[in-house]
Amino acid sequence: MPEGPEIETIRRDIEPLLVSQVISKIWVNPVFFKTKAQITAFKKLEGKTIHSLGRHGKLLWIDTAYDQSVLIRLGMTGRLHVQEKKQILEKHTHIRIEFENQKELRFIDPRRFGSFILSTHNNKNSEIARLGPDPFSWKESDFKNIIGRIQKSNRSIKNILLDQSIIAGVGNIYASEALFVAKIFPEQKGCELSTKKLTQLLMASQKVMNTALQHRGTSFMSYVDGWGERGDNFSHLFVFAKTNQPCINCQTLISKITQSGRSTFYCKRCQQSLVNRTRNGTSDMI
DNA sequence: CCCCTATCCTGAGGGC
DNA sequence: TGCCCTCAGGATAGGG
Repeated sequence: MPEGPEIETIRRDIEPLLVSQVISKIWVNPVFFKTKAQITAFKKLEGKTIHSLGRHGKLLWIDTAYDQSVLIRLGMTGRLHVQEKKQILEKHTHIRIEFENQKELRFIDPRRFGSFILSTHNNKNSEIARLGPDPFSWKESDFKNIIGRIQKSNRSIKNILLDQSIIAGVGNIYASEALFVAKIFPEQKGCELSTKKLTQLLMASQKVMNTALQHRGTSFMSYVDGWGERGDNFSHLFVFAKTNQPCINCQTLISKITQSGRSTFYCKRCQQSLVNRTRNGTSDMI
């Protein structure tokens, strides 16, 4: 469900409710876990105090004292809420982390594509190391490395944006949005794009994600924040889920295509391909 | 290696 | 009302 801005919204919502809380009991739904060892591992958390919450890309983690961290991926439909223990349980509640103050953190995930993993700090760091720079925290010195990797790739730029090992936190909504802002054709290959154009794309990614964070995320289908409220960013999108609606720049109707099984939305006039542009067969970088 | 496809799941919505 | 189909903010093993 969530991309970087949505995960960060949730992290900010729940962190003040969790820091310094003592975990009194862990409850898990066995259906959610593949092995019994994973379930029993969570018992180690009982009695531990929560130290802080962190995030990189779409990966969220809870650090406790000692060497235990919980790594959380929300997948397509995962949600996190801090509620009173006595509050009625929603269907598909898979994890409850109860605290001494009579509240509990609940993880709800109908499709079960999310994950909830107890790990050491070392293991957490190696998971973070698999991810590329995050637009909320990257430095300009990261750009050269990111752009170099993109220009080595034969894949479409849309698919590259979804690759978490290159840029962390961009998902299907903000990939389309960033390409629109940077005026890049989604099927253009990474190796066909100039450094100048890719710099614009990185800036555009940062811009659309910052806007989304300011509006507490995009509620397209099921996403809600840590309080169970929908985010306001849907009305600030340019192209995502706007098939056959006029482009804000040129009024051309927005197109929808499928790339690697996932929908991409773009303006075929504002985001023209290299092939369409150079009819003589020469391949100037755009 | 690199890249694409199928797959893991439930639920909402449309057509008939 | 129900049945069947498609689609959905993600990640990844495995095959070509």
